[in-house]
Amino acid sequence: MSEALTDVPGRGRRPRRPSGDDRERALLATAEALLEQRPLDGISVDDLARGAGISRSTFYFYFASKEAVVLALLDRVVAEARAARTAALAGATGARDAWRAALVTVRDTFREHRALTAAATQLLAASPEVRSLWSAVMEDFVAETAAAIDAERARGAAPAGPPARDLAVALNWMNERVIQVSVSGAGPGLAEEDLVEVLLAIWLRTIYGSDRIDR
Amino acid sequence: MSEALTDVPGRGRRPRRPSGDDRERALLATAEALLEQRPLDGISVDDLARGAGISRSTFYFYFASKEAVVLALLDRVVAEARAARTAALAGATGARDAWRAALVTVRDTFREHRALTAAATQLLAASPEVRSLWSAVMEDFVAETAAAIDAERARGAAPAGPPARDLAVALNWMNERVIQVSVSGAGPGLAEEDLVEVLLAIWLRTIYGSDRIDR
DNA sequence: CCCGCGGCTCGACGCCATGTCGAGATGCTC
DNA sequence: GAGCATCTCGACATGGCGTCGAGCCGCGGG
Repeated sequence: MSEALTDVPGRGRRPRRPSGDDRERALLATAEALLEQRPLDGISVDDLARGAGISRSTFYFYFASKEAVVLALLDRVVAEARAARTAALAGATGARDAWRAALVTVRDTFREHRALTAAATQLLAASPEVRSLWSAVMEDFVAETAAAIDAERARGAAPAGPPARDLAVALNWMNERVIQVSVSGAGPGLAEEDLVEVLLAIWLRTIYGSDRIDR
Repeated sequence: MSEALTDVPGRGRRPRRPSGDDRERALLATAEALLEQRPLDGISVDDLARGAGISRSTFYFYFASKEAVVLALLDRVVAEARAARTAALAGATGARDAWRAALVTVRDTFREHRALTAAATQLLAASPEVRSLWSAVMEDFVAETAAAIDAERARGAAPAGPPARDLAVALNWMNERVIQVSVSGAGPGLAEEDLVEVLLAIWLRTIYGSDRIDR
């Protein structure tokens, strides 16, 4: 772990100076690795620079701040997540399948990047850029969910109830929070293997059930 | 707003030196006021000290750090919230009433202290103390909710389903997150006046409904 | 070949925030 | 009015951040 994650082969000859892209990648990798160990405030620009084998001031040639590094990382993960979701939804047959598939991809994203998503959650309050990126993703999920609920209602599979968008907002934030907490252990959570079942049950009951309490 | 929130009457005579308790209160008040304007990282110990009319070093006589101030604030709010919840639940007649009452008190707490709760959310990742306080509260709510669900199931009012505790975990985190986001505007949220209705609908459907999709 | 230029690197500097220390002031109690 | 606990402050040490200007490296053109 110590000799800086850079070291380009250089085909035979002595080590060449790594390219700018290599450096950038090394910084991103270092950041994600360090985030596994401590929260962002515990990581200095110097830590990142050293991890990538460059000096602190050189760091600023690549990124404006450590928050910017996290944002870049987040961009990547968001792109991945969108792609995975689209693929999963395309592969699903029927509504019920689709709900579960979406849930699984969200869980997997948070699981594979727990450190990063935790950092993002923390930066939500402090960084406008992170906030707007996160909001955009959330907005997409919400809109998509709301449309799906409306479709189910239109074809008579789901009963009427609160505005579909309102349900979608609540359900999607629930996913985000519950999964985040559960994979990071920052409070009472669910076992990772139960996440999908439990959340799915809530989604289905919310979407396909009505609030009558009889009996 | 400028002349430091301290100024004890001193009964006629010239201003006496404010007591330690006054100072502490002034610091807490200053902190909550400043948090309305910017996140915690944007507030320096000096800001807090000046707001309370003392020097920066004197601040450290009262608190070990600005995080400690937030923690103290949080302690107060948590105590209030617990009390309000207990009172509300005592006043509720019947289960349905109780669910709504609990929801209302949570919403009100977040609404009256949006700045503070936002700061707490951010510190969740960074401060073990905040994390453990928050977890403790959450754990209480979850345990209480789970017990109530089990009671409803026992008396035949609610059908079987996923473990009550799992549902309780998810529902309570949903509340926290959705309310937080909605009152702070940090992403797609619900209108404040719809919060209770929408969340309640989800709770009721989750607790009293089953996941069968027929029709 | 070597020259120049754009991409890259660094050390040094100034700034700001944090937290600590020791030297006092203040006011209550006996 | 002496003594003590409470409280206050300025000075200092430390450490992170972001900037700047002086250069180094390697490639492509003359």
